[in-house]
Amino acid sequence: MMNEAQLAAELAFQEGWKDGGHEGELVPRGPFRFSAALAYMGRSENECLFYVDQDQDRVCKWIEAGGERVLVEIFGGPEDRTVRLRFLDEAAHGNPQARLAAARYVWEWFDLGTDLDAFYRLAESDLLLGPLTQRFYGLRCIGIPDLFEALCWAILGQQINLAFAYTLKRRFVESYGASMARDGRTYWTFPTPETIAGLSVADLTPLQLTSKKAEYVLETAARMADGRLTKEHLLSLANAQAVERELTAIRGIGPWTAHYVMMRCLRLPSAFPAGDVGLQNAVKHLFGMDSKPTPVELQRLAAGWSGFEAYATFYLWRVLY
DNA sequence: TACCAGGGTTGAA
DNA sequence: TTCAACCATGGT
Repeated sequence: MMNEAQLAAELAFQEGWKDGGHEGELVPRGPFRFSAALAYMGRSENECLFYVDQDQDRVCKWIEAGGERVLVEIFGGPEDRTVRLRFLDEAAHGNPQARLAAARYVWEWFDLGTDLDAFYRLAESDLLLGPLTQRFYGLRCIGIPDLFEALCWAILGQQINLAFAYTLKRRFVESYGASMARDGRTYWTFPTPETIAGLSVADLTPLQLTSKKAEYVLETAARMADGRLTKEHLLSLANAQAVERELTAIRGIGPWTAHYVMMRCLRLPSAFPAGDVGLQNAVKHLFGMDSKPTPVELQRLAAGWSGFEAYATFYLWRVLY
C-alpha cells in the first residue's frame, strides 16, 4: 500500500518519464543540472557499481530493479536540464517493463522528484547554505535506492576514510556480487542479502572488514533475507523518529548510520547525521573556525534548516568531497 | 610516526 | 543518562 506522499511521488515519475524505446528521457521537477550530478558521481576512481566516462559527460550502469537487469547509459539532455537514458541491451528494446524499472531506478537515484526551489528559498537567507546553492546550483542528492546496498555502504564506511571505504566496497562487490562483461568493461551488481546471509565472519574479514563490521553486515543481511527488514516497511512508518528507532535497534546501526540511510535511501528530508565528521569539517572550513563545531552547535545551526536537513547536509558534504 | 577517518558497542560511574 | 575505553586499519 502506498501512502499519500508515495502516491504523489509515483505520479510525478510517470509525468516525468518519456519512454522512446531504445532511448528515453526523464524530466525533473524544478532546478536541475546533469553536469552537477556527474561531477559528484565521478569523485572516486574506485567506484565499482557504475562507470563515469573520462570526458565526464555520461555514466554507465548495470541496473538491477524490479526483477530486471538492464545496462543503461545515462547522459544529459538539452541544456543540461534533463536526464537521457540509452538502453544498451537489445533485449530491453522490446521490454517496456524493464525500461520502466530502470527509469524508475534512475529517477530515484538522482532524486528527480524533489522540487529544489523550496530548498533554495530556505537557503536564500542562510549564511552557510546561500552561497552553496549558487555554487552547486541544480545538484540533487544522489542516492542509493537499494536498502541493502545503502546499509552496507554506511556500515563499511563507519570510522574510516572515504578512500578506504571505496576499497572495501569494491572487494565486497567483486567477491559476492554478480558481474557481466561488455565492451571491455565488467559491470557489477551489489551482492544480495540472501548471498551475504549465507556467509560467516571468516568469509568477510579477509576483505579487511573488521570482525565487528562483518557481524553487522551479516546481521543486516539476515534480517533482509528473511523479510524482517524491508524498505517498504520503513517507508510505511509514520515519522522519521519511528524509522530511526527501527534501524538503531539493529546491532551496528547507530544514529549516524540510521540518518545516513534515511537520507540517501529512504529520502526523508529531515534526515540529519549530526555527529558526522565530514559535516563538522565542512562547517569548520566554511566559517573559518579553529576547531570543529560540536554536535550541539551543529544542531543549533540546523534548527533553521527544518525539513531540509538532508539537502543541507548533502550540499555541505559537496564542499569537501 | 602520529593522528585522523562520512561510528558503534560496552560497561562503569 | 552520560562518558571513556576500545575496536582495528588504511591514508596522509
